Amino acid sequence: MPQIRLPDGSVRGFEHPVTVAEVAAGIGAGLARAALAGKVNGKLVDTAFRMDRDVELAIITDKDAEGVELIRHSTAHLLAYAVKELFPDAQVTIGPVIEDGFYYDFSYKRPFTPEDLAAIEKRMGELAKKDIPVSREEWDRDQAVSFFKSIGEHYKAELIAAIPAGQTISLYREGDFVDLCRGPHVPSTGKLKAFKLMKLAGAYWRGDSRNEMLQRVYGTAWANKDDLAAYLHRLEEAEKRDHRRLGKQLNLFHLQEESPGMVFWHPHGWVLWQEIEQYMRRKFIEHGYLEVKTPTIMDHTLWEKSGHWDNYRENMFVTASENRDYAVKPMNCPGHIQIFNNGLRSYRDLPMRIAEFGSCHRNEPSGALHGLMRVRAFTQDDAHIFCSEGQIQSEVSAFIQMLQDVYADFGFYDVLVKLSTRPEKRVGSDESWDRAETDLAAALDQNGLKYDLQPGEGAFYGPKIEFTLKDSLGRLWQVGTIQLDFNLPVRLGAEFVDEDNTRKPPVMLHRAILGSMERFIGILIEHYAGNFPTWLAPVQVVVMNITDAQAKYAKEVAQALKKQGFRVVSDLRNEKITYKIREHSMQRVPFQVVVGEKERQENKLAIRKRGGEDLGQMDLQAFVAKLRESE
RNA sequence: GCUGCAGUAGCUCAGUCGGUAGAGCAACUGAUUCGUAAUCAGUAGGUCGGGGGUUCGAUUCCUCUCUGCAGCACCA
Repeated sequence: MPQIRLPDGSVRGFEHPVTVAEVAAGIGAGLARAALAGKVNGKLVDTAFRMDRDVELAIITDKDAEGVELIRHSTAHLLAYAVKELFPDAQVTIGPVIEDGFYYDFSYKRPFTPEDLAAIEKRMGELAKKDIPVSREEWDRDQAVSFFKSIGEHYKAELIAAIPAGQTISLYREGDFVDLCRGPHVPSTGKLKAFKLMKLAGAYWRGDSRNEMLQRVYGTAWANKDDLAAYLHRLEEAEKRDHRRLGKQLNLFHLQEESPGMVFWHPHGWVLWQEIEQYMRRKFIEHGYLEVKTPTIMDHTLWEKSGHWDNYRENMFVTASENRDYAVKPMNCPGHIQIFNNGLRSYRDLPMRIAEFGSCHRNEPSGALHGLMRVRAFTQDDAHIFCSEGQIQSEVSAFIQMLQDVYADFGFYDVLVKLSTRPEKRVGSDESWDRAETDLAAALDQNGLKYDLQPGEGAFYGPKIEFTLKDSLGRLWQVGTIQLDFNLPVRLGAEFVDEDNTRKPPVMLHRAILGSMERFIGILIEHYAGNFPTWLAPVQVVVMNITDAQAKYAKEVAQALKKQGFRVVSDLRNEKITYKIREHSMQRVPFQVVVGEKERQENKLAIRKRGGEDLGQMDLQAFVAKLRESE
């Protein structure tokens, strides 16, 4: 006699065990149709799940986030079903839900083609239309293993064999297709109404590059066609602000075959870079950093001492001259230690903060390169703080404040924080790890930052904090970091004389706020969709005349603005003003100044703001004030 | 690095079932002097990513290679 309590608090009594579907039907025909699953005492179950005792039940529909996830999961199975129908000798492996969709990996004798993809999607549509029931079965593990072996599904058999023996496992059957799955699933394929296969790709079995490469099919699925359309529209919008596309359109930079993964910065892109670099330089000075410059190429023995030669040899560019082997620096820290070591250091010199816009090269695998986001030549806003153990917390805390300041100035207010602690393989005593981890956590607490703990994810030389930005499209970018290092100073012989006149190695903090300048600029381009705030805009003002009669006045205005330190161009071409405005609008110039006969006579400017807002007429002084305030 | 796809004018792209290529925009020239997102006309522009092969003939077919794109693996 189960008593079923629903989310609204009402209780329904039944004389006999009852399924989720029956409860839904008892409430209403509409709900019965909409029901995708149930949540019994907080656990998701199929609509066919039978309740024989008192429970709390929520009916899950596509209005629930969990319902949409269920749809995605079931659509992944529908995909596998369709593939098995069209390619019976393909083997299924796994098909999880991912953000906005799902994928399914298959083993097949040849890669799928785009035509295959279209055929699979078509078949999925047909199978969905047939509204085939999806049912759950419970099997003994060993029976399931032999069953999947018997139908030639060796990957599935391997997956099931990994489940502890004797355990009951669940299979889901829809039509002729049977798949191992924890479930739950939608009750029938007809519930899957809005999906689309997105792309094909290779993916390694169990994510290991030594294993066979499987055929992965990506898809997306939604509660309804409108949501699907909205999602596809979102993708288009994201594509429009792709930094590679905008980099071309706004003439910021280019890449070319002869130097893969290395950037040719054009004048406008270089303005962005310089503004950012100068800004960071001011921040460094403000926070007591000393800027340096260290060599790009150093003898390989130095990299042997630092340990990089052993670990990263493959990813370092090398060069030779007169029987000496050199490496192009992949990071700045060894160089900074050379500066620290150049002279006897006292505890009174600590903390010593050494900063460099360090240009580094890493020979990244070709397949990893991606516009500005992953390059082989990059420049970091890098710095190393040499300090005593007792100074760790205050240094980290000061860094966090600097970092938050900087992010806010670039329009990022949402920052996620992760603290990674000692991994199994590590150097240094447990006491210093205890101390270091406590100090990092304390510095975060001191600044009122919430953070995720990632146990075991620290570097072998010390724990670290990572900072991730959320951009205007909600995408995440890990940029800033601060890492404790007990190892490298020892390896490279750094020491200081302490109060007690003994020599000790300093603790080294590796830290960056923007990370790679290249990547950060890429992120900014996408974050702002090319509409840079005035202080960053490559061209801040364009002055245009209506006819030749105002050419002289327009030039004077442009010159006057330049004298005030603004980046100004004049456009005196014999073109219609609408034509000029269109061009400069597409170039995202923040302020367009129109001077016609009226303005010339009254000694005024007509200002049009980016986005089309008309700020009306004003004199030069008022406009300069406006510009200053918009910076 | 792996799998798949792609590479044609400065940009976006069309095209050639093998007979050495075309559009729009941009550029250049001329006309137009026109007040808030495209004035008109004309001109010029390409060893069809690179090497090799098949062929009377290759941008097209084959092959190697480079680069890019998507994903996987990698990211000190």
